[in-house]
Amino acid sequence: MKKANQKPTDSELKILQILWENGPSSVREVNDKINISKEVGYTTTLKIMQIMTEKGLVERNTESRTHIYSAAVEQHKTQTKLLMSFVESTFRGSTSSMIMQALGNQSPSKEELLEIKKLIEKLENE
Amino acid sequence: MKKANQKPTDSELKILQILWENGPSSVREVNDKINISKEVGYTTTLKIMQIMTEKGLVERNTESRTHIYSAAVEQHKTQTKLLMSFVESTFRGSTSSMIMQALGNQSPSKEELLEIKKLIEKLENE
DNA sequence: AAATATATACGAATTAATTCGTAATACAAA
DNA sequence: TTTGTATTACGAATTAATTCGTATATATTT
Repeated sequence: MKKANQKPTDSELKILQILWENGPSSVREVNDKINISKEVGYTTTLKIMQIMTEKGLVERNTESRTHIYSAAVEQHKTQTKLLMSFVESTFRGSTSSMIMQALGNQSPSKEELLEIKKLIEKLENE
Repeated sequence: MKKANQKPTDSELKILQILWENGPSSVREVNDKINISKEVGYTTTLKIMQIMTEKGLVERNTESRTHIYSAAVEQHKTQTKLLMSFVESTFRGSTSSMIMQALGNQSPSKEELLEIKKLIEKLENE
């Protein structure tokens, strides 16, 4: 299998999210989920998933007529890669100013804040 | 002036960063800064900045022959907009899991952690 | 078996962003 | 003034992503 080093595009990311959440799925299933929020033709989704297969972003089982696709890249790793590139381009590499701004805007719930604080304290003791 | 509601593209963002950092600049100055990290032709940069003018992302003073461009969108607002859309697409809208992951990966310095913790405590008391 | 429905493959049109060549113009230097 | 240099304007080529139409194959229904 080819190694998927490239960043997924927006459409590709949307498909990956669906596969991460729902596990191995057919094109039809993926397309139905996409169409909840945005109207996209079936063959459009098919085409993108075929391209993703070539890129190594997904894998497919072609044993039955309906091919079953699954994510071939890890969710966490992919998010990290995207996050780093985002912080680089939008916050000139400053993770902390990105976090400050994220907290400032739409701040998480009390429980989530507590969890983040715990993590920070753990990091401080390292 | 036209209102810039659209998200800037990657190249546009790079130019905005330069204008935010250095203040009003000529195309030559911007292109020189871009070329430190990536070779791009002068007319390429010019073209993009002209498009940005149409979109309302920058403004230009055309009094002298060398036009002087300045950012027409606020840095903080633009970052916020990009951040929200990024969290939406990459972390399914969960700011807190994005923050957790950002901290986990390349965590900020002790001072920065302290600052973030302070902000969290302030938010908790609201 | 015939008709209908569903799936994949593939090529091509469309759209958006990037890139640059070339021409026209203004300025500067010789 | 003439020559050379820097700048803008503009159109077009290139590249990448998205979108979909159509052909073909496979399965399902009548």
